[in-house]
Amino acid sequence: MIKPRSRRGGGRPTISDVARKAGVGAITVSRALREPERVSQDLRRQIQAAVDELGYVPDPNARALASARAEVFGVLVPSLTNNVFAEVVRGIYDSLSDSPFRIQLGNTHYSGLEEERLLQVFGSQRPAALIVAGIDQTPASRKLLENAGCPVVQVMETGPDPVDMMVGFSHLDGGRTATEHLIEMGYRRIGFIGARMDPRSQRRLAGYRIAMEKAGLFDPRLITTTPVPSSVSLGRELFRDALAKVPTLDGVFCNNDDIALGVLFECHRAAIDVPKTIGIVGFNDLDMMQVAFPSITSIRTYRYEIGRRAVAMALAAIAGDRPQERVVDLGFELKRRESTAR
Amino acid sequence: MIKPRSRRGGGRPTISDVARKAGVGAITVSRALREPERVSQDLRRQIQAAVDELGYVPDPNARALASARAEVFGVLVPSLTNNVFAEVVRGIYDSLSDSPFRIQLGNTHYSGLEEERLLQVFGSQRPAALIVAGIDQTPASRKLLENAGCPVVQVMETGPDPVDMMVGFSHLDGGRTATEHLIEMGYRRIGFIGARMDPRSQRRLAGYRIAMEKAGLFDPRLITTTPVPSSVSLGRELFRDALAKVPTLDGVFCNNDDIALGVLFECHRAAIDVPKTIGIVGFNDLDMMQVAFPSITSIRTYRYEIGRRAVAMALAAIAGDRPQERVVDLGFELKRRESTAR
DNA sequence: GCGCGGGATGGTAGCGCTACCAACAAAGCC
DNA sequence: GGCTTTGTTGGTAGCGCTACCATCCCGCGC
Repeated sequence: MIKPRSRRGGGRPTISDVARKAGVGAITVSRALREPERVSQDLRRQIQAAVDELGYVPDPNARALASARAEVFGVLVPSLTNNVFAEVVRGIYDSLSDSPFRIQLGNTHYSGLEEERLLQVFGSQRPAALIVAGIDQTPASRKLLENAGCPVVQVMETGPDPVDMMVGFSHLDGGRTATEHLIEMGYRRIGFIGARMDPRSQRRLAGYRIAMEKAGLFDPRLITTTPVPSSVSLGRELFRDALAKVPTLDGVFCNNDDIALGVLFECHRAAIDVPKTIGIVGFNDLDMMQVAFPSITSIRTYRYEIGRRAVAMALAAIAGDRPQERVVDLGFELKRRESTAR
Repeated sequence: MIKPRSRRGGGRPTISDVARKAGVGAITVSRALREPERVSQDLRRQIQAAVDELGYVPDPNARALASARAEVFGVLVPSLTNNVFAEVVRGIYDSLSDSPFRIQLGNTHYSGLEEERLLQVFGSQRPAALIVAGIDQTPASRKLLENAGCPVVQVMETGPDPVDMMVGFSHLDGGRTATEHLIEMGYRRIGFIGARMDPRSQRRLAGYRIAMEKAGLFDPRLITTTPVPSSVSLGRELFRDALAKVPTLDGVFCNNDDIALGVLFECHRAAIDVPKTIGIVGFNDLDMMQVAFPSITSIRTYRYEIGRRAVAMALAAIAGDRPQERVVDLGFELKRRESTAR
C-alpha cells in the first residue's frame, strides 16, 4: 500500500529525507532552516550535516503553498531595454541578492491593460511585495494593488496619493528646472522634443510649459512630440522636424538623453554650433552625457538608488515597521555642461 | 471538526469553490482550464461562468507542487543594464507574453559562483526550461544544467559542446571580420580596445589577433584591455591610454559600441580626424551607431532574435519535438559606415 | 516534593492543486 | 443482445512543506 517514495518528484530529497537522516522530526528541520535560533545547537549541526550530505534544497512551491506566502517580489516596469528602468531593476536585484526573496519581473510595454493582466498573475502567487513603475495605474490595477495583501511600492515618481509607498522624484520639477536653466543661459526659442510621451514625459513637458509661460516665451509650435518609442535616431529626426517648423530655434529640452544625443549628432552633421547656435539639455544623465563632445547638460536622476530604496522600504514593511514617511522624494540634480555654456 | 474554509489562504476562491458553484467535480474544473478539449461544451461553459463570477485565478504554487513542474522559464544573464542582454531578455519576454509561462530572471554579475547559486535556486522550482547566457559554465553549473530535467538553451554564442541547445553566433568570427575590414580599408596600426573582457570579449580579441597575425600586423602593444565594466567614459579613457602607448595608432576595433562611442567623442575632443587619421569599428551595432557623426562601422548582432529563437526552441522541446539542429548560428553582419570610409 | 512556567521537539492536518485510476454512459462491433 | 471501445466525469491520494497545537523535559520557587 505504502509507496516507497515520491513517484512524481523526480527523486530529489525532501524535508523528511533530511529529518530521517538527522534523526529528528520534519518540522524541526523546517525550523532549523527558517528560524535557527529556535533549535538547539546540537540538532542544528546534525541537520545541517544531513542537508549538506543530501544536497537538500527546499521546494519554494511547497513552501509557498503551506505558508500562504511566496518569497517573491513582483516587479513591474514598462520597458526592459530602456536604460532608466534597467537601472532601477538592477538596484532591486542588488538589494535582494542576499535575501531569500526571488524576483518576478514583468514588462508592461507601457500598457495599462498589460499591467492589469500581470498584476493578476503576480497577485495569484501571494508575493511578499510588489514594486510597480509609475503612479498612473488604471482603477482596476489600483484595486488589485490595494487588495494584494502585501507592501506595495510605486517607483520613479512621487505623487499625492500612494497606494502604499512611493519612491521617486518630480518629473514636472525636473522639466521646469531644465527649461529654466536654458532660459537663464540666454536661450529664447527653446523647443521641447519628446518621444514615447508616457505620463512621466508628459509631466516633464508640463514643467517645460510652466517655465516657458512664466518667462513669456511659450509657443506651442516649439513642441515636437511623438508616441513612437525613444531612440537616438528618432532624436535626430525629431530635431530636424522641429528645426523645419521653427528655423529660429535656439535651444532644446529633450525628453531624455537618447533624444539629446540624436540632436547633438544632427548638429554636428549640419554644422550647427553647440552651444552657441543651439543649446541642448537632456534628461536622466546617462554616463555618455559627460563624455559627449560637447558634453551635454542633463538632469541627473537616481534610478539605481530608487530601486534600492524601494526594496528597503518593502523589506521594512514586511518586517513589521513600515517607514513613517511613505513617500520618499529622491530629487534630481541639474548637471551644467558645455552644451548650454554659451 | 470541519473548518468552513481555508483559515490561512486569505479567502481567495479555490478550485473547489468553482467546482461547487458549477456543480461539477474539482478535477473537471482543473481539466476545463488546462485541456478544454477534453471537457464537454456544456460543462466548459458552466465552469467558465463560475470562474468569471468568483474571479478565480489558479494558484501557481499549488499547481507546481501537484504536477511537479512549474510553468516558469529560468533566465540567467550576466548583466541587466547592458543593452545587449536587455535585448535578448526582451525577445524572451515578448515570445512568452501570450503563453502561460512566467519568467524568473537572474543576474549573475559575470560571476560563475553566482551562476551556480542561482542555478541551484532556479532548479529547486523545477522550471519548464532554462535559458542561460554564455557557454563557459563552471563544471558544477554544467552538472546542474544537465540534471535540471528540462530543456536548456545556451544563448549569445555557439560552441562545440551544448548542454542541450544553443543559439548565438561566433564572437571570434565577428572580431576577425571587424579587424579584416579595417585592414582592408588600409589601416595598419590597428588597436584592440576592450573593457570587461568576459569570455565573449576574449573571443573577439582572439579573432582580432588571428586577423592581425595573418596580415603580419600583430603587435601586443596594440591591445588595451581592462576588467572594469564597459562604459562610454571608459572607452574614452582607454583610447587615450592606447594612444599614449602607441602614438602611431591609426585604427581601433572596440570590444563594443559604448567603447567605440567613447573613442569617437575623444577624437572629436582632440580634433583627430575620423576616418582619415583613425578608423573606428564597434560591436553589436546599437541604434546610435548609424546616427553618430561620423556614423560608426559596427558588427550587427541579432540579440532580440536570439531571445526569440531560444524560446521557440525551448517551447518545441517542451512540446516533445526537439529541433534536430541543436546549435543555431544566427550570424552577424558587418555594417560599413563613415568611421572606416577612408 | 510538588506544581508550574518556558523552551525544545514532534504529530497532525491541511495548503490548493493534479496524477492516477475507476466508473459509467454512449456508441460501435460481431 | 452481449461484448468491447471510446469519451466523459469523478474520487482518492498524494505533491513537500508549514501552522497549530500537544507533549516532554528541565529547572525553578515555595
